[in-house]
Amino acid sequence: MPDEPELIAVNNGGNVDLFLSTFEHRIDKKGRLSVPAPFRAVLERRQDPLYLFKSLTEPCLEGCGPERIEQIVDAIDSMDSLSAEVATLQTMLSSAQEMKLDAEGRIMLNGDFIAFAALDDTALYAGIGRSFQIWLPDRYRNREADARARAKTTGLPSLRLGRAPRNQTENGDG
Amino acid sequence: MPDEPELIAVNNGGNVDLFLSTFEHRIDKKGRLSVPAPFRAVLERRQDPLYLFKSLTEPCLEGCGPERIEQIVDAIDSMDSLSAEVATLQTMLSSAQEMKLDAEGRIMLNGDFIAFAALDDTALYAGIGRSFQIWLPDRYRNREADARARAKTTGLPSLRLGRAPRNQTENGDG
DNA sequence: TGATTTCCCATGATATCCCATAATATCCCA
DNA sequence: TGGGATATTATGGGATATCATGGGAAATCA
Repeated sequence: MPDEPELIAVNNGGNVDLFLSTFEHRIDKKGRLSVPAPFRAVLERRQDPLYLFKSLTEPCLEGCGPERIEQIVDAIDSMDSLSAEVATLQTMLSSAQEMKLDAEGRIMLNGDFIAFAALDDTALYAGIGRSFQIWLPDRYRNREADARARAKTTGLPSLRLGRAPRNQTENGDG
Repeated sequence: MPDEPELIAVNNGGNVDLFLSTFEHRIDKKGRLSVPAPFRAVLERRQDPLYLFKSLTEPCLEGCGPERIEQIVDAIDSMDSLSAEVATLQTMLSSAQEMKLDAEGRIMLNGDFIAFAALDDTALYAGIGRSFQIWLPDRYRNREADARARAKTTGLPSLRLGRAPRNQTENGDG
């Protein structure tokens, strides 16, 4: 009833900007690919550049901001430099690349990236929280179908839903 | 009788924040769908944005606030990234989407959401506590009839009502 | 210099904003 | 306790802004 003059501050209090949802975009004949507007918004809001690298475990590209990259670097620093894990992490870094966006919000995929993810003229973005993936659409959909079938039979992963990370109020104590 | 009309909200000591009851609303030809006013009130009171994602186990959409999304993100970070469970959780996230409400309290359902829940021109909201679902009305009513029939034959699930320790999965289902 | 890449502009599709309205719920006051 | 006045809600439509996408021109590179 009041014209609430002070909605301002709270808006995104501790709220996360996450990469969510999926988007299918065309790769034009110049190799350009639009980054989904919601993903761009996350990056711009944090003034973060975008990094892409080849997934270690799947035939797709991974996208993230700098903090993810720094995590990997820190992890390497803290590990035995002769271990196999370090070599693995270094492989991730050596495929990573900072992507520049053009004025329309597009990136240019080099041939290596395109070949690795087996992309042709369409790419599917899949937001998975703090990062996202870029897939050949059909391949992604197969994987999704598998996951859903598995969830129906095997059941859902146990989310430790107790002790939620940031629930103030809630739970009338007691 | 306080003459302060805006203190009222606070008095619910933290437990009326649930999504309850069912509502049927039209999906207009632009794909817009009103969120039931009581559900909006819950979200507004907590200043939470609304997230929708495709259920993992049923042909419906699931609506929730950010805390559930954050739980999934955090769970992924703490798990073995090669596990099948992580893939399942990522599937949830990559179907999740923060819904912006227009000035009239409507969301826009994209084609993927509409197809997944097989919606046509009417959607049924079913509040189930901390989250709600969106169903094709007929399909929901069939399921409800099934559930009631099952309750008669099989008996009720054990409810254990004495102040549960809120650790259980509480229908983590997506 | 030839081949890319980057910049700039155009365009159709579609989401978003803004306003209107009918139906219902809520308030108010006699 | 009614019953009229007022607010809220769900719904629709037109206008406007945003987005994805494409192509030409300028800049860069090898």
